[in-house]
Amino acid sequence: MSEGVEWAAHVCILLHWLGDRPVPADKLAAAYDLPPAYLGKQLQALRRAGITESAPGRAGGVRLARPADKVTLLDVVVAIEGADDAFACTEIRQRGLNADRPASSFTEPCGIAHAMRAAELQWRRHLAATTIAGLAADTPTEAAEKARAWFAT
Amino acid sequence: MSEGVEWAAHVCILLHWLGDRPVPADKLAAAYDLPPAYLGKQLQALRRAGITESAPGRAGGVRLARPADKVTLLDVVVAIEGADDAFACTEIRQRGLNADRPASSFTEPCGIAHAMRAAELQWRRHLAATTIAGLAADTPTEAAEKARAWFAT
DNA sequence: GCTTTCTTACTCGGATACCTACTGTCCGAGTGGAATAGG
DNA sequence: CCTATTCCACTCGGACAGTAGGTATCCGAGTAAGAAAGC
Repeated sequence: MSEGVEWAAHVCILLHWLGDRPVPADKLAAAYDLPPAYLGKQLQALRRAGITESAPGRAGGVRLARPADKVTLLDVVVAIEGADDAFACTEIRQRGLNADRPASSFTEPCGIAHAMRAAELQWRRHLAATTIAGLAADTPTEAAEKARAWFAT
Repeated sequence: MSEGVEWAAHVCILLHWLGDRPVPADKLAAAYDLPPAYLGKQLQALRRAGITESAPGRAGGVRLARPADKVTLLDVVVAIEGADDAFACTEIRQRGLNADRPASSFTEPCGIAHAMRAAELQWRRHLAATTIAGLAADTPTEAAEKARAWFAT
């Protein structure tokens, strides 16, 4: 999984702590010592997914587009990684010794693809049950205070 | 996830159907129309993981190293992809605005890493509950018959 | 007939090439708040 | 004092380069079964 997921998740928690005022992307990058231009790319992905919204112009920046308890870890992962399953069945069972059978006779998904999909659904279910607000609540309040103070400067 | 996982899983089911006699890797590749040299690499990974064993020499080939009901999908995935978690926490929370805090003060894993790990455990648990024997049993018996006939030639 | 040698069909592992996706940088275009200049 | 202009800080998106890992191929070394040759 790409590093952008970790970045995006931390950024969402931070934006939740900082409230409604838009935060400049460059300052966000400085807060975690990340390459500003590349973090910008991940922020664009969050924006396209509707997780954040951004204000252009002088006092512009990024903020959460909806309350943090309505943003799940799954939302963030999907925004960065895409919605595709990790496992992609390429139907090799239809090739080689079964190349003579018509493709229409393979109506059921193969057991492997089925099991992989079921496992990924479990994974997604767990991520969907974890909200940014929940993660923020499980973090010591000093961290939030410190972040607010740091961004005020 | 790499394509090798699908190949390896299908191969394991096939080896289970074919019984104890070692099967040449090249014939295995032909059965699914896969590049023989590259499938060889995946077979080496299965062997290193102890899932299969191989016999060198003229009548050599590959076979399962243990009964198919003792081989799980998780075993196969780990053999091909490695045991590392998909999500790797790089502790960016310790950088930037928190660079002044000593690393020793971050004793608890961050909530994001914790949630990701829990989700992956769910995924692994599901894959560990799926055996090659179970997958083979859920496949129509004609497929096994056809495979045995094809390999007999 | 028995032993030895040879051939053949395999596996194993390293070296190599290619290509895609992730990582990272740079630049120009657009936008809006704030400062400034002109009336 | 009020309006219009300029400036600046910021976002957005495309173009580009570097790198790691997945995909794929080839070759030489080793091994064992079976055929062939020699005694």
